[in-house]
Amino acid sequence: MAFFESEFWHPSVATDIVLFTIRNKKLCILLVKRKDNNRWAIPGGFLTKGETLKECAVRELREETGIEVPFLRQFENFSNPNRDTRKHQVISVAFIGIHPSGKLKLKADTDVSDVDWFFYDKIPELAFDHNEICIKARDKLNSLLNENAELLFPFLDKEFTLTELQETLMCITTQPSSLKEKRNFRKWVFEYASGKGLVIETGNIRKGNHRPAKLYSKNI
Amino acid sequence: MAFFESEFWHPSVATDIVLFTIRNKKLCILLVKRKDNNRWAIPGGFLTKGETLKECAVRELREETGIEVPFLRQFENFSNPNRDTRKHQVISVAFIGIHPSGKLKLKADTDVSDVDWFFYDKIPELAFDHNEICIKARDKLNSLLNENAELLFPFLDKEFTLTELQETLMCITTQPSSLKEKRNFRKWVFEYASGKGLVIETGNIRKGNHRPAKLYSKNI
DNA sequence: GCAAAAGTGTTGACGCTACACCCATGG
DNA sequence: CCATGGGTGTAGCGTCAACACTTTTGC
Repeated sequence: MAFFESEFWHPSVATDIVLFTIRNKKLCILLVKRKDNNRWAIPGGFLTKGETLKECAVRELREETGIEVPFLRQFENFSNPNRDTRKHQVISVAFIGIHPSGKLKLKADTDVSDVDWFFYDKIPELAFDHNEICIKARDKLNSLLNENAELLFPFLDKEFTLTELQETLMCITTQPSSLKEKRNFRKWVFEYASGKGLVIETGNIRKGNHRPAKLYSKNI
Repeated sequence: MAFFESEFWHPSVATDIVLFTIRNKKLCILLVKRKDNNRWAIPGGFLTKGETLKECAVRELREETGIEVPFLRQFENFSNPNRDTRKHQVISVAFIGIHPSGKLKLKADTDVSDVDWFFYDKIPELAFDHNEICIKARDKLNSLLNENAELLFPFLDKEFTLTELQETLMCITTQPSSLKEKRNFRKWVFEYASGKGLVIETGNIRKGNHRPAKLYSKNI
């Protein structure tokens, strides 16, 4: 094994990803069970030579969970010198990820023994400062959605009804908003999202026990 | 000199600070002239053992420029493997800083030969990817201000008139806004900022060539 | 008295909230 | 034919952008 040496001290740099989805109309996040300390944690790992932080996050997600994710964005750095209980100081670059629905085969790998979705309000005690990271990520998700409702779309599958789109919003947002009202929500979709070309009618319909609903898709 | 060695490769981690102020009613940023490559750059430097990223930024600003800054916030990481032309990969954590007015004694130190304020629209070609960092910081400053106008206050001295407060806003914001109108701006101050207790009348006045203006201060 | 900056009152247009209402389907 | 979820029309209220206006000072 090669050893790296340097005239200067360097911290370690890791990415950690808080990956959100909606299951059973509730907000969920993805956790992995680490083999090194046998605790649940958010997926992530160390930066390797020559990659960007985002590439690192994408790679770690794929390795640890087998997931390709349509939305991934840095939101905060965690640099408290005592945040990692192991010897070396670790700077963690935290990402928010969004995945459409929980239907996917989760595969554990060499570093993790288990992978699963957890309801956000049933998160167990996690390794390191990962509980804090989750709380900050959830706050950030809420405020991002408030600034820009386009963030809804990564949560959704290819085709969806307007009711599903609205239910997704209501799972995530915590503030009161007139968009929680059906009429206003639909006006918003047509004036704002459709006007910007974000959502288009596919022509298909979803049949249920009652009047069928038109299906829409995010445009590209 | 001690050498550090590790089983794993580590990147270097640095903080870089885009420090804004207003001079002559124009937005300015602080630049330092680096001794190592004789080029202008934004202040910053490497993380040292046991400090947080913010502590690092505060320390670097003090060392390179002698400035204590009332507002300092991380806004983005720059991790392109080729961003630093020197051999080692450097992750840069970029900060936005805000300083009230440009009146301060700037002192150069061992790493930098010169320090000065530059009008934002007269920034020269900078070292590394620092021009890109400045552009991103300026965008971010604008959007932060749009979300939360409290960001105006770090630009101001202890006492200021409402006209000065408004001029500061107009130096920074690029979008059209009804707050550019005097009447609406003052309503905003009294209903929003004063209601939140952010700004209070000091009782003092500033004399000029015309009707004197009441002075206000940010509340703590 | 006049120029210039400080500071105030008010209205009309617009957007959004809230509510009531029709429509299509399965059982 | 009725229960249920899909889908639409619109009144009225509140907000605020925009403009006109008064006040206070120096010269």
